[in-house]
Amino acid sequence: MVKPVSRPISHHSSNALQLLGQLVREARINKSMTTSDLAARAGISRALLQRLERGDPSCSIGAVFEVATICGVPLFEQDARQLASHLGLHQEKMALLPKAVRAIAKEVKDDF
Amino acid sequence: MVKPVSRPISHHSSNALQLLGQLVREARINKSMTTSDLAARAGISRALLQRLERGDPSCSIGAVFEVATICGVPLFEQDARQLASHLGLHQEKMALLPKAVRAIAKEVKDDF
DNA sequence: CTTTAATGGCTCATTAATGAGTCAAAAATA
DNA sequence: TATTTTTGACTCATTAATGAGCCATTAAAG
Repeated sequence: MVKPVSRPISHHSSNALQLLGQLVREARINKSMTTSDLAARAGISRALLQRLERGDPSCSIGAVFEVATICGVPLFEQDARQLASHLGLHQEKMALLPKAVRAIAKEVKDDF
Repeated sequence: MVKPVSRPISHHSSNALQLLGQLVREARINKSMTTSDLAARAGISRALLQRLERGDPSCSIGAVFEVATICGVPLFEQDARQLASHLGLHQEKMALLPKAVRAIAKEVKDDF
């Protein structure tokens, strides 16, 4: 009967989550879709859609992004073409980055 | 022994997921953080961080957003103040919207 | 080149998310 | 107002995500 402790989350992340949920809700209402409609179209339950609109951090990001896509909330770019292009450019950029990172010495010698 | 069928996801959502994962990866490398470092700071396992950077749709959005926040990938707004402000404005906006939707649910294009 | 650390990719047990269902309250429309 | 529909908020069984651990590979640095 112990309520599990939810994962700690920063205020900033929480705000972003809530905003995204609200953008979805706004878009849904503007399109005159019921929660059942949108949930069905996204292939998820109505319960999950409601948690998602509330900004619940435990929702899968796939579900959230899919719903956002369906009701037209922009993800990075307004349209699919731009996003795909952006992704492609980034992949090239990533290829130039180091593949592994050496940990930085945490302890700084300050005994002198 | 049956591999569960993953939730269907649109190409657009998938691209957004991958891009977000790559932005995280790029930021992590630019900050010289190892996967273990970042995972520990975000309070998640290294395995989850790796799936997250790969753009796995099944990751919790809370984990993804928290990691993004920690390594400085902007979520809607660059900084926390702007985001909080944005959220506040939206809440006022939402208050003006209808609370429920009467669905005449016509056919909506969902091919993207 | 050698050494050492980081990464990727698995398995599996545990934990948490999800779906289905119900119900009361709220809101839209006649 | 009365009626009908949507919404929000639960419970609980099932399913999937997560963490821990391990090992081979790769990459960085001596």
